[in-house]
Amino acid sequence: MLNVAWIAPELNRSDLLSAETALPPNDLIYRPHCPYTDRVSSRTENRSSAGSSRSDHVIDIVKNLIASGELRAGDRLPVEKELAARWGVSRGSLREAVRSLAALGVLETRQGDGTYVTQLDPGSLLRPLEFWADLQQVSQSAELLAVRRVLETESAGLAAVRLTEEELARLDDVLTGIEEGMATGRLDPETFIDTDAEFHRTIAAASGNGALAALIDSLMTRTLRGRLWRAITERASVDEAHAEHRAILAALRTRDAEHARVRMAAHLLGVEVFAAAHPTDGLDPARPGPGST
Amino acid sequence: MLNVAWIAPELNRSDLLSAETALPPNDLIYRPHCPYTDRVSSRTENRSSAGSSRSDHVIDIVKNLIASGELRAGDRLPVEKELAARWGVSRGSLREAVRSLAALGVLETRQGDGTYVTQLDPGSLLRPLEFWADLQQVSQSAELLAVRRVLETESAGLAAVRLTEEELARLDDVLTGIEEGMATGRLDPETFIDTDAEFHRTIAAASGNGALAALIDSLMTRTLRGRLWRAITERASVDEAHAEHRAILAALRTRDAEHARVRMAAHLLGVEVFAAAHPTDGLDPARPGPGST
DNA sequence: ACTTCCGAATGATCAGACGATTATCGTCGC
DNA sequence: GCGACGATAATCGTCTGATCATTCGGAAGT
Repeated sequence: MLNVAWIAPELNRSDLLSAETALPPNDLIYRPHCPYTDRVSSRTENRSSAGSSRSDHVIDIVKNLIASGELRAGDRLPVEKELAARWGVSRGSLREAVRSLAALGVLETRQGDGTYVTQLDPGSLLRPLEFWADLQQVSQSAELLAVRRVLETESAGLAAVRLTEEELARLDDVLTGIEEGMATGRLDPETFIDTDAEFHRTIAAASGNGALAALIDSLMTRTLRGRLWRAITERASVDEAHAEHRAILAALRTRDAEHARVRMAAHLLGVEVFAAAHPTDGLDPARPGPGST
Repeated sequence: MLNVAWIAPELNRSDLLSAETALPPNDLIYRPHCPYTDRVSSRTENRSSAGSSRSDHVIDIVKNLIASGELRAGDRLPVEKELAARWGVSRGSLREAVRSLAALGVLETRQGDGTYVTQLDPGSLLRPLEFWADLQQVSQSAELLAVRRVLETESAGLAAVRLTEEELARLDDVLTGIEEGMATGRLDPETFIDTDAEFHRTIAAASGNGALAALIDSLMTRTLRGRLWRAITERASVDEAHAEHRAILAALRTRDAEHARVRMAAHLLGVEVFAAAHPTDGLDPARPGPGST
């Protein structure tokens, strides 16, 4: 058979995924009837897993496997049927757990191929944060913007002393692209939003702090940026926002961290103040922005 | 039948959960065979839902229902069978979607009762962030600490001018409790960690920015704090950390925002520098801290 | 009026089957 | 020899039906 044959060629790390992590003994997982009550006791005494459901249990198992290093980024998991039998749950319950972990950015399933652990980088694991940001009501937009301002101010200060010439040139290209769009008269709002995001994202990435950059990225989703479009246009004008961008870039070029911080803070504070002053203004959740999702 | 009877008594908001959100027409959901291909086209043209799977589709539906206000915090969803039929998916696929949304802190299921929308507050929706923070490897602890420092510095500044007398008294009580523990000679590490968290949490909550406070809270999980214990003790001493706490409180008392910011930043920078200098030091993931989870 | 108990409602889990997609590998032609 | 092509197996995705476990509310009893 092939019940254990896969371990060696795939993970070659002994039987790490077997029953070593607070799991029911192997002699339980083959019981055909009434496999419930036995597990309850072990669950109750295990304080680490708050979930009483089988799926939550599996989630805890996988989480612990990753935390303990037995499952590493990019690893491939055994097939669902195997895992279900190994952990004493049905394939349906296992799939619910895998689905949840996929939603959390921990696992990734590929039909016809297998289930893999993601790279576990901030970009993957912070996807749920984008979900949160998108669901934020208008009343909390100002709060979110304040957080963004704090984080991006820091990223600008860090980037000022770390940006390479290539990155500086890239930032210049981005802004030049906007200027060309404005010059032709017809600047697509969506294009501006995307370009604006690219500008901020590049600076954040240059901060050298991956967690900081990922957080900033997550707090700047398309939905959120779409909502801000009106704030930008109504507050003053696209030109003013663009001028602030230019000021930020100029500060970055001089490697003056404090200068860059002030410019970035002022830039984001403008939108923030507007959002705070117009909490119930034209931010129709059903149509968050110009054509964006 | 009871296919639509439930709507009025439960949500009394017309047929909000029916087929209005880019869903297949009702005449499709009753097709017994081959219900696949028809949906693919509508999915392909719908750019908002990137997920090609049925579960991802359901997740998008629920997300849109919440974003559009048709589903509000605390609302009860129809029974699984009803929703599955309404949205043209099997109960299994629906459950996988519900599970994922539960993992994201959006939905909450109660066996024997029903499925409900959570309060959608930052505390609920940022639970996945704690998951992320816990999984962070040691090498990224310094980055996480830097983010914490930035956020908490801001929260300290905001709290300085907003803290009530009661909250100031509470902070004092917290620190006094630590002093008593130190005086008796035996200060439980776990107690110190919890008390330290309480101190920072109280300040964050007093910032007036719920999103900021929730983020700070999420970045300060028990696992993470456990890992920091050694950094705190080895860097200097618990007494030094406590003295810094006292300095922060003193600054808050004077309502001097800048003073408070500096004190808070210095406090967190100490731990941060230590973590950065000792990236592979004694942070056994299998035993993250002194008895903590 | 209060408590107790039972049944309906609902989510949780299991089992088996089949469809859809991808990777793999052998074969064929050049 | 080597690359393109097609068959095959492996794997995830989905559906169906059933049973178990839990909760809630009303009926019955006191």
